[in-house]
Amino acid sequence: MQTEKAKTKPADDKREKLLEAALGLFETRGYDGVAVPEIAAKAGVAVGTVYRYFETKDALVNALYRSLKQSYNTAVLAPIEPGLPTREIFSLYWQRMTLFARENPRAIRFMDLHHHGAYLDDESRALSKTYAKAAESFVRDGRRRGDIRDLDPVMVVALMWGAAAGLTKFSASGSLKFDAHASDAMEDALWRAIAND
Amino acid sequence: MQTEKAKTKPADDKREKLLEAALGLFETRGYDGVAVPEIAAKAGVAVGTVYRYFETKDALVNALYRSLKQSYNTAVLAPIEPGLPTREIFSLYWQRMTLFARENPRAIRFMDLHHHGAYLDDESRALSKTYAKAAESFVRDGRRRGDIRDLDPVMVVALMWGAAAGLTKFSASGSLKFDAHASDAMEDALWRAIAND
Amino acid sequence: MQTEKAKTKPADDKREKLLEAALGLFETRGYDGVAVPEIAAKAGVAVGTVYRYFETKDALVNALYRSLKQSYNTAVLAPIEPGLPTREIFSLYWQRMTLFARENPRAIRFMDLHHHGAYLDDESRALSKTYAKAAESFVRDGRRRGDIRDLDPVMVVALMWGAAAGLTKFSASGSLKFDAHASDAMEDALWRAIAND
Amino acid sequence: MQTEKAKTKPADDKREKLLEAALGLFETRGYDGVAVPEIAAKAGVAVGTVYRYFETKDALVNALYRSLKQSYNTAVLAPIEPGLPTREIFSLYWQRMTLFARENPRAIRFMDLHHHGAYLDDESRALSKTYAKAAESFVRDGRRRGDIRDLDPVMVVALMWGAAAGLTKFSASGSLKFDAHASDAMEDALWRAIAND
DNA sequence: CATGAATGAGTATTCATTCAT
DNA sequence: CATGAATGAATACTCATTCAT
Repeated sequence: MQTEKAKTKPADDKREKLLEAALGLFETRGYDGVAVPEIAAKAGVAVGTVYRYFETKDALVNALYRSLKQSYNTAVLAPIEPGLPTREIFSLYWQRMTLFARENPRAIRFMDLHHHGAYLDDESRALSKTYAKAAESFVRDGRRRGDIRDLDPVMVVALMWGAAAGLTKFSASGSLKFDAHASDAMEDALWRAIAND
Repeated sequence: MQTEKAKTKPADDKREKLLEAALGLFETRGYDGVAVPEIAAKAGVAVGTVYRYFETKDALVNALYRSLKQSYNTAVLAPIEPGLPTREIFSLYWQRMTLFARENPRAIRFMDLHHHGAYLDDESRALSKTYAKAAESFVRDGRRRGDIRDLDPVMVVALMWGAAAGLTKFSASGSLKFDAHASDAMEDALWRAIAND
Repeated sequence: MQTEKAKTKPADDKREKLLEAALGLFETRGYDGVAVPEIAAKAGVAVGTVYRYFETKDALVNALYRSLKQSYNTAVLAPIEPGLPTREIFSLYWQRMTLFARENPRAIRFMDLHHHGAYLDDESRALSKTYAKAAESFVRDGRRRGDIRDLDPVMVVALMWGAAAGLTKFSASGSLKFDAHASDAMEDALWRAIAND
Repeated sequence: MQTEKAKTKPADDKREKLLEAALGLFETRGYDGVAVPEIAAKAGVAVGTVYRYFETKDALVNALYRSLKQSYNTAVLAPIEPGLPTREIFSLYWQRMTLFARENPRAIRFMDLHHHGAYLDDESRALSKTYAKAAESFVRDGRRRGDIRDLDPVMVVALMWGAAAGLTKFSASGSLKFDAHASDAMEDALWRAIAND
């Protein structure tokens, strides 16, 4: 078994390297601003090799988008112990979001930049909705319990994602240190924004 | 009155039409996603004409960015009656931001998308800083008076811009109605997030 | 009458200025290397004005070529006192050529560069032949009289034009001073090259 | 032997074909008169392929210029047996020049046309100087030995190059047959032009 | 007559994609 | 499987020419 795992095909290795290289480039310059040969070069493979792993440039962005969004969803939407008070659920979600954001700032920026790209296919879009649905349902539950004020769930999502993305972006430009302390301070502020009383 | 209207140079008219067309295209697809001939077609002029008004495609985005950022700065940073309480100043700023955002949603999305573009020149970047400086100084004043909690000014800016941009984006995708009511509700939430007590 | 002449239309003045500007530009960069707006700018007129005086860019080069070639032919092929010895006729021709070349180096370079241009029309080409014919007939006469050796007339033309053009070009690049002394020295050398004995 | 031939890379073959096609086009129409797609078509490759072998159109002309000038220099400036009389050295140089010119008339016309192009880089220009230096040093030596008259070396170069270029040009237009006989006749004429006595 | 804004075909160059090795 | 040379459509930009003022 161990041996099996060690055998991880070198092919997959290249796929990973390509996605990694693509992330680094797409994140700052966007889909149209990056040339396929450039991705190949950064990944250390030949141009033709890109097309062994991805049918088109479109397929590559979509694969990347899906991969990142899936990681994000998995990290943030992991099951939560039932019966937890709303405040704690909120904290859990926020801490998961910011932990992911601090560990994968490029992923956050990539997703924020490509959210509305015309090249995203239905499957990629579906993953965005999964997240939105979960977030909205948390808000609705909190409201039902009287812990969260009478706010449009979408507005709360906009606020939370905007805050996380904002912290990531400003941290990248050096005007802010996005550490645990900043995350906690923002959590406090956000909770005040939405909490009842 | 008639004479006044006749004085509007047709030349300026085309420049305006080009900027308008460029905004509509750049806003959704980004700088590299839009071809110059497309802008010309949308503006109803020939390709060559674009280059009569803007030296390069770069110059065109920068002109657009500057124009929008300037309008935004003018609208939001208009002088404020001295002696106003922090809560009222905050309200004024937020209402100006959201009024502008609701009247110029494409401008907001364009600015949010192109904030970090490599094609922005120094003058364009300078306008961004003007706004950031003003926002941070408001937060610092509020803190000094004890009205705003001990938060990093940059974090407050990230929160407010993120909220406004988020509302604009979600409104575009139809999941939210960005009207005066939504604006007021968000103002309330944001003030709770940063206010002392 | 004097007054009539003084009335030389300002229109002709512009035509002259355009030809002059065109010469300065075509001479170094060739037909395709020069843009019409550039010629207009150098002549101090609007682009559209160029087309009042010349139907096309082609027509402009041809007019220029003809004008220069005609001046050259007029200067060099002026009637020669009958009965002059071959050596003196040769001297006369050579001195006329080099005087023209020294006074109009740009004209020489322009003609040398554009001799074979595809844009030259039949009339322009005809002027070249006029010159070649005259030159060849001089050589034939000299040979008949026994003053010039048994050389192909075309070869003599090639030699003389090559020498004059070469002096003009090298003078332009600064490696040579093309003055009366250089002209005389070259005359001596050329005569030795072709003279009998 | 067969194996030797098989070793010729097809890549070099295309580079050679491009240079060959470029020579045929530039020679008559000049740098600005030829479009890159035309070169590609004549070489039998796609437009994009041109840029695999040459970074820009500029780089292509320079490569061509260098290649031709180098061939010319190699052919003409090959080492000469020491102790040879000036007359024989002169003959050797002239015969090398005309042999090259008769075998590569397009190269001669190309070099004559592009000598002063603004697109030539320093390395290309350097090759021109190499030739000029060698030619001038031959003249100076001849003068020192008393075999060549007191002439400016540059003037001699102008005369010889002008003669060779003239023969090539007139031969192209059909008014002259540039064969060994013509070459010999011109050699005789040129030697008379510069020899002492 | 003179102007210069407007045009769109044409230019050099890039880049997603294919395919023979 | 991997390669990178080859392709040609597409891009940013230029320029000869026209025409309303």
